[in-house]
This record gives sequence, C-alpha cells and structure tokens, in this order.
Amino acid sequence: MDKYEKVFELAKRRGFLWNSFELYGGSRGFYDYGPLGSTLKRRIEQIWREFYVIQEGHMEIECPTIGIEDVFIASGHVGGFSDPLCECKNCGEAFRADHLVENIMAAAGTLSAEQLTQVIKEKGITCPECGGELNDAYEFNLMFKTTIGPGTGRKGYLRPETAQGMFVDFQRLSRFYRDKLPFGAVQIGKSYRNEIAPRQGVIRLREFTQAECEIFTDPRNKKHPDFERFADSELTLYSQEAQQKGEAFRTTVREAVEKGIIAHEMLGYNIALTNEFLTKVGIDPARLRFRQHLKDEMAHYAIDCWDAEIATDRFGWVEIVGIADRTDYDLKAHSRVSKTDLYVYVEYDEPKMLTRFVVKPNMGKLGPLFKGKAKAVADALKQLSEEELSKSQIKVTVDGEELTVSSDVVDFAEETVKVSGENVIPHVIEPSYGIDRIFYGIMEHAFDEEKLAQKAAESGLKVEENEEKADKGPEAAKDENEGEGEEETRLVMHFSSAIAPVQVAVLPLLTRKELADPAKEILLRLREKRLLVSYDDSGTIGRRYRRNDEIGTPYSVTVDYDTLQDGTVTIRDRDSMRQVRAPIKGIENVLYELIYRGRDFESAGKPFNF
RNA sequence: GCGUUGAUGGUCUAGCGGCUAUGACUUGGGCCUUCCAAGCCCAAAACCCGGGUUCGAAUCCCGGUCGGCGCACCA
Repeated sequence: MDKYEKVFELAKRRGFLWNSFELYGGSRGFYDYGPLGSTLKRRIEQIWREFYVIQEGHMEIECPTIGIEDVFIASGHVGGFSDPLCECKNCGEAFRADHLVENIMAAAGTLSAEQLTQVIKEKGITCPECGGELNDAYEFNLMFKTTIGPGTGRKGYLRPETAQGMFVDFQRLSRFYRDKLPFGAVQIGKSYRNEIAPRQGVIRLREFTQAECEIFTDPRNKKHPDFERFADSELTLYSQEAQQKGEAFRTTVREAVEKGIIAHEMLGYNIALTNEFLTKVGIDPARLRFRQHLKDEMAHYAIDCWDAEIATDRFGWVEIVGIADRTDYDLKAHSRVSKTDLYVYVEYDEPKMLTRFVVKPNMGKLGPLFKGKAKAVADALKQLSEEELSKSQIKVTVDGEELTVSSDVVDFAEETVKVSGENVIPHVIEPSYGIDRIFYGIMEHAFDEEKLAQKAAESGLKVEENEEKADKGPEAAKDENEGEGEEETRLVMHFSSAIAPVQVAVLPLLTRKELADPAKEILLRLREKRLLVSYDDSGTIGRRYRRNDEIGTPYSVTVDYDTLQDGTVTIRDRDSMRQVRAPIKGIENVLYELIYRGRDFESAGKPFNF
C-alpha cells in the first residue's frame, strides 16, 4: 500500500471521502464528502473566507452554476474549451487532430474539426503509431451541455469555472465598490468539467469546488498598497529559470519582485497570501512550492502566472492554486460579445488641462438651409482643419456632393478643457483555488504512521509493558520477541485545530453512569462555546484515543474517579500524547484557548502521567 | 477514449468448477477494566452488475460498471 492508498482507505473508513453512487456501482469523477470530510472541507472554505473576504475585503457573490451560451462564447469556452480529437481506425489510438496537422501547417489550432478532417485526408496523414487510417476529427467539449426551459429551449452550460460570474457582474461590482480600483470579488462553488478520463481520486473530478478571486486592478499601477505586509515572507519559488536547472529556491517576496522574477507587487502579494493560507490550513511548507508557468504554457494574454504545487506521494507535484495576471482579456471579451463598454473611470491626481480644436456648427442656421442633410453637413464641418474653416466660403463634401457653406454658420476655436480622469479597463489578478485538491493535500500531509515505541522513547512517555505476558514466564516473552516485526503503530491525522472536524472528544474513563453524567455536562459546556465535540464511551479508553487520533481530534478530555473527588479532568494532546490535569471549572475556556488562541498545552494544567 | 490488470462483509484478505464461503481487524450488545488499540462471551456483516458455458459458477467465457497502471487528454 502506498501512501495514497493508506490515506484513501482511512478517508473512506472514517467518513471523509466516499465514491459517489456506490450503491449503483459508482461513476467516475465524482466523490461524496462524508460527515467528517464535509465538515473539514467547510472549515477550509471558512478560513479561505476569513482570508479573502474578511481580511482582503473582497466580497463574496453567488452566481448560477448554469450559464447561458453567450457567457461562454465570450469566455472562449464554447470555441476553445474543446479539443479536436481523432482516432485511428486500425489500432484505436486517439490523437489531438490539431497536433497531427501542426507539422504540416501553421495555425492548426485555429481550424475547425471539419477543416482538420479535410487537411488530414488531403495530406494523407496516417496514424503515427501504426500507420493506419484515421477517422474524422470531432470536437470534444469539456463543458456539460444542457437545455434551459422546455422544448428546444435555450442552450445552457454548467460552468467550467466560477470566475465568469465576477466578470459578468463587473459593472454591478464596480458600482458597489463606488468605482474605485482596485476592488475584488470572490466566489466559492461548484464547477463542472466533463473530463475525458478522470483519475487520481479527488485530484481530477467532473464536479469540483473552486474558490476564485478576481481582483480588478489599475493596469498602470500594479503596486500593492499593503505590500510591506508580506514583503519579507519567504517563499519556495520554482521560476522559469529555476525550472531550467530543475531546482527551486527560497527567497523573499520583496526580492522576487525587485529582481523581476515575479512580475509585480500585486502578484507577489497574492502569492504570499496563498502561501500563508495553505500553511494555515495544514499544507506542509516543505512540500509546497510556487511554480511559474513557462512561456508556452501560459495563456497568450496572461502576463505572468504561478501555480502553488504540493508534493504528493503518488502523483508527484500537483497544482492546487493558480495565481495569474489575466490582464484585460476577460473584460474585453465580454465587452465585445455583450456590446457594452466595461471600464472604470479613474480620476487623475491632478486634473489635466488639454487644449483642443473645437468646431461648433450653428444648427439653427444649418437646419433651414440644408434640411435633411444638415446633420451630415455638420459632421463634415467638424472634420475640417482650422485653415479650411477660416475661408469665407467653406467647401464640404456630403454623399459625393460638394456643398458650399458660408463662414457665419460655423464657429470654431482652440479651447482649453479640464480633463479630470479617463476610462480604464482594469487588469484582473486571479487567485484560483481547487478546494478538493487542497483537501486531499491536507489529508496526505496530515497523515502519519507513528512507531509507538520510538515515540515513547523520544518523548519520555511511559512505555507500556505487558504485565500479563511477563507473568507467564520466559515462553511468553519469547513469543513477544518473535512478534517484534509487528511493531505497534498509531495512525494519526495531524490536523491543525483550526480545521479538525472534531476538536474535542469527551470520554468517560469507564462506561459508568457516575462518570458519564459529568462527561455529558462538559460536552454541553463545550458546545456552548461552539466547539466541535464528540462523546464516546464505547470500548477501552486506549481504543477511543486511537479512534480520535485517526480522525485528527486534537484534544481529548477524560473524566475519571478523581474527577468526582477533586473536580479535575485529564486533557490529552493528540500529537505528543501528553496529558495534563485541569479543573472542570472553566475547562471550556482552557480548551477554547488551546484551539483558537494557540495556548501552550503544558500550561493548560498540571503534568500528569499514569 | 485505447491497451493492460484487478473487483469476496465496514476495512484488509483466503478460496480459482461442487462448502453452511476463510481469517484478521472493525462495529454492536454484555462481562472485565482507574488513562493509550488487538482479555472473555455473544451478535451483525460479503462473492460488482448482466448474459453465456455447465448437472452445478465466487471460480470458466463474453459484455458492462468501478478501481490501478501505461498511452492519449488535463482547456
């Protein structure tokens, strides 16, 4: 079993992730989040909101998951979100039709499936594998298509990304933020891609959760007002240059921006923010890097693009976040299709005085003179130069007809006007998170199989000797030695308490009413503090500790007979397995501080060892 | 999508023409038990789906579904 299998086995068994539709045999590319998985995921999303909505002030919006066709025509998904495929009739191998044609002609990527089929036939292209005949090329679009309304209805698509919502709502958002750049908006929700062959579990899904943020920025100023906040943060960067050498390096955000490795402060800031977020939710910094897109891999309109990648045991480096400067590409595209200008009016620091030549035809006189042609004449006059307008008889050409206008029907002058700003199409900085992949990354990075004997030696915990076996004499001891290969291991999920789906387990030492009652009282008090708590009284205490280790519960509270005497309970720390003794009174505050205030465990009570 | 390989209780697995389908862990009920899983008793729980071959199929054959791997794909 490799690590992926172990993590998945645990995830399945403990209610984190299940194959969807298992009852009916399942369906590829879909996963259910079980009770604990669902909670864990929601907590990740909630921290994401704390970062982007609360701290950064990019408000959240919610758009339909079904979009109308125009939206995806503008975004390029209708035309470009598909690949022309074609298969060999002989060996069945599938190829990208445009790739086959690429060697023969340029701009193969712009051809339709029909055109590609024609080229393949004309040039007699055969299967690169076996030389067999190829069948007709066809478009495979990765969007799920549907119909809106009854009958033929209207074409609709399940959105392949959440980002378009923010672009389509751009004007409303701009008003909401009182037309002041930069501003941003986020959306967390489901997106859909009809993948050809989804694999790798939750890494590639047909329905998945994205958290995307679009920051609309002044293209002339990509400095970040709060850059200093992260300027000295260290990042692991795998830049274009570093990729040549095959080696990532550590540097500060400031240095990366100054040296031009990262294009500008806006990107640098957002990469650092991403780094902070991922670390906070439990991605191991040692298994995290930011990889820059290579020139040929970047979308043609993008200025710079960085992926946060995590090291996974089976799949190697996996992209979990993309952070790109998409320029004004999306807004321009929607402008074009919707025939609406999308811009923000940006005021200058100082109004500019501009001199320009202004022509003012006197319509009161032109009208009676030229009747229906008056408007055209006026327009023609406006095009003339000062010199021509200065003549007493001005000649203009309207619809091929030369007309003469006397100089008294038109005024002109050089005017100085005050211009206090201009219309700007913002550039978009887009951090785009794949929540499901982050979820898996957290699971894998939190997963641990601890050798218990070794741990006990290291942490100075008491090693449990099996007394029974010792009593049985030398033979039993020999048995034990022979079984040495099967050293006891402990499965632990080292979730941070910020995301753990269960934060505290309340456990009566024995299944007895006199212990259960105070335990249940503690349970209620913790719930009042809005902590995620579970109660478990089945099996031995050790077994329950292990159960909670597996689901990553950071703290356990145990009620025993001493509790009845002196009103104290045991708090156990998941990672160190250490225990302290603390009074029941105020226990909810102590746990709250351990979980949310980073209180040191040893300070939570008196050291305790059994 | 092509090729290849696999599919047995919740999990991991034995069985590869003839059984009431193996075992372990887990789970539930109880006993025992005063702090780190596997002490005792009891119980629950499985042959992926559909065809075919055969007196008889978990086992052999075909198709499908799902999983792994390789190729292609990953906008």
